[in-house]
Amino acid sequence: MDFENLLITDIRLALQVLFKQTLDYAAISLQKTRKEFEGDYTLVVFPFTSFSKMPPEKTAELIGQYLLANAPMVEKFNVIKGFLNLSLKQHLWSSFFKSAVSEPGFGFCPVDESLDAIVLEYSSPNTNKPLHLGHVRNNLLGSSLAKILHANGKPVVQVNLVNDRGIHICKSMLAWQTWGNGETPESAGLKGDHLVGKYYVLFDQYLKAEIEEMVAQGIDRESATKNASLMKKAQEILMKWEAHDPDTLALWRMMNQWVYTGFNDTYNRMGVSFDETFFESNTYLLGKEIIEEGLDKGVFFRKPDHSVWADLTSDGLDEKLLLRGDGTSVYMTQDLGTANQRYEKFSPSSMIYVVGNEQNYHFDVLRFLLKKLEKDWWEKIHHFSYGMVELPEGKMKSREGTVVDADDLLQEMYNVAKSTTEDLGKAGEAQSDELSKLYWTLALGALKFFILKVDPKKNMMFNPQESIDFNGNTGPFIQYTHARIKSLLSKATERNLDSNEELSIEYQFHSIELNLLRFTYDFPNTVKQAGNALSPAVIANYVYDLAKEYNHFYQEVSVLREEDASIRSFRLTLSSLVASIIKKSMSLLGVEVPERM
RNA sequence: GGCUCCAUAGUUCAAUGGAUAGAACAGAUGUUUCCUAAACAUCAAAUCCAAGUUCGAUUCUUGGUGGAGCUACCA
Repeated sequence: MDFENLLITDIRLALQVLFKQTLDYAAISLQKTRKEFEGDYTLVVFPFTSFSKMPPEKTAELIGQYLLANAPMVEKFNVIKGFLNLSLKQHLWSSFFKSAVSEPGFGFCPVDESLDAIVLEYSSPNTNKPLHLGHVRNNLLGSSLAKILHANGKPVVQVNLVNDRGIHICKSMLAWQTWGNGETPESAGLKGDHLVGKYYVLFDQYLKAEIEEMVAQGIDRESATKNASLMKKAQEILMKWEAHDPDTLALWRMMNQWVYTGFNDTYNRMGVSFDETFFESNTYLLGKEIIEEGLDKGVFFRKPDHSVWADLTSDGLDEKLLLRGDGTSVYMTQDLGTANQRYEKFSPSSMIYVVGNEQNYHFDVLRFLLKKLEKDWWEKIHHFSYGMVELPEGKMKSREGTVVDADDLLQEMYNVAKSTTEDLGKAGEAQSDELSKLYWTLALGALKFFILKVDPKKNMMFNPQESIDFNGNTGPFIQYTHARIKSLLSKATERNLDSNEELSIEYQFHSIELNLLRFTYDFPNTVKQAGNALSPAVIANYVYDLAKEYNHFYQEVSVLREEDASIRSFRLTLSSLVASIIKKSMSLLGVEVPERM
């Protein structure tokens, strides 16, 4: 049931008859009527005055008259300046309502497994420190995108590429060897990722101290950084690792295992999961063959020191290193390799990388390189570039301890959920495990909604004070609305107020009911729009507006106290539809909604 | 220096080129013998500057100003 398209068809006909003009669908600007005016849809007639040769009001009036006489959907119209406001016949809304209520999958498309999958990479953490707020945005965006794409009928493979090797990990290993005294997560009572992160920070502190000492002795800072003994030792470990030294590998495996256990806790708590996990230790050698291929094709070139480069200056970019003089690969080499591997393994319809906007340049280069190599699938690569998370104090820097740790943040949100609930006296007599589940639901709802409601492309400010707010434009506000509706529905059942009779909607809708109905009508389109724009924020803004409109309705009209059984039944069913849309929308954001709170 | 992105109430966020620029928080005020007041209602408050395109610009173009990111033989 697509009111807009049907209306546009009628409008095109009207323009043909009245003005002998045939316009494209896209040339007709039909929008939802703003709240303060009467009507369902508004036609902007300014563009038509060029051929109507009449003032906008007159043009709108003529079209309105024509539609009233010839378009069966149109009940009435009014004209304000160049805006033609059209009201639909109420039976259209009634029949939409009935079909929406009877369709459990309303708004969602079933996944079409015959389509090629979309490979969605996100999270992709380093294993030298715990997850922080930046990862949280990444993880939440990634898992929400997967759900939104699913709801649009697209098969998705969620992929995590864990960066489990490299100099940064060797730093943690060295520090643990040197100062750890055999400490383990169990003995320290720390999550594994936090323990490893602790040694990473420790390394940095000792390194800084060493460098300062060298500088004090008159060595310049640059060579001090390069020649510091700690740095050298870390590099030695990296070389041993690459030479498959058994002791080094054993240490590496043990510490990485600690980290994975810690990450899994955090992922589970956040409700994030993957279909496939790849490790860079298995993929970091990929890509060298592609470089050879590029050399053969003459699109890359070798410098006298044997390093391999691509010249992208004609594309407005720089020269880019692809292989070092000693033949070892760099980040880009690996990424070419993993992209190729991924393409061959999944033959995907597209490959989406959820990676921060600080890497825009990197992905531009990646696409250009693949294009130059005549890999015709370069166009399938999409960098989902999201903005950075800023704190009131400025940028987060893990080494300077100005990060917001993901686990700490979740715990903090939990504590706020608990104390707020207790302050409001709503804890009641529920079991403690039930309450604990509720607090997690609220804590995660608040955090996820706070982060996902912002346009992903934009940098966002994370103010801890505001993120724990449970009033206004927040997750708990929407969760509360859902709980309220559920309570209403169960009371109706208790008091035998819900009727099993077929819905009959013959009375004139209250304007608030009609507004609410219009919101529910928008749900399927909102899901599509969010899928096309790859934007959870579209869903978040929609569901907030819906919840707000429902609360308005709840305040203004009575449901259970309504005496007319058919009106009461309509309002209950409408409430139930709103609850199910809230639940579905929030599920796209990875947020659960409680039955009571 | 070069390239890219951003700029909207005090603050954090909205607005396919369309009507009087929406919300929330913070501020002021009001609503519970009545379906959950984690709610609702009222008031006050904003498009960085200057040109241009257009019937119409927060939105598009150009130039300023201010902020962020990138510009590694790190990953």
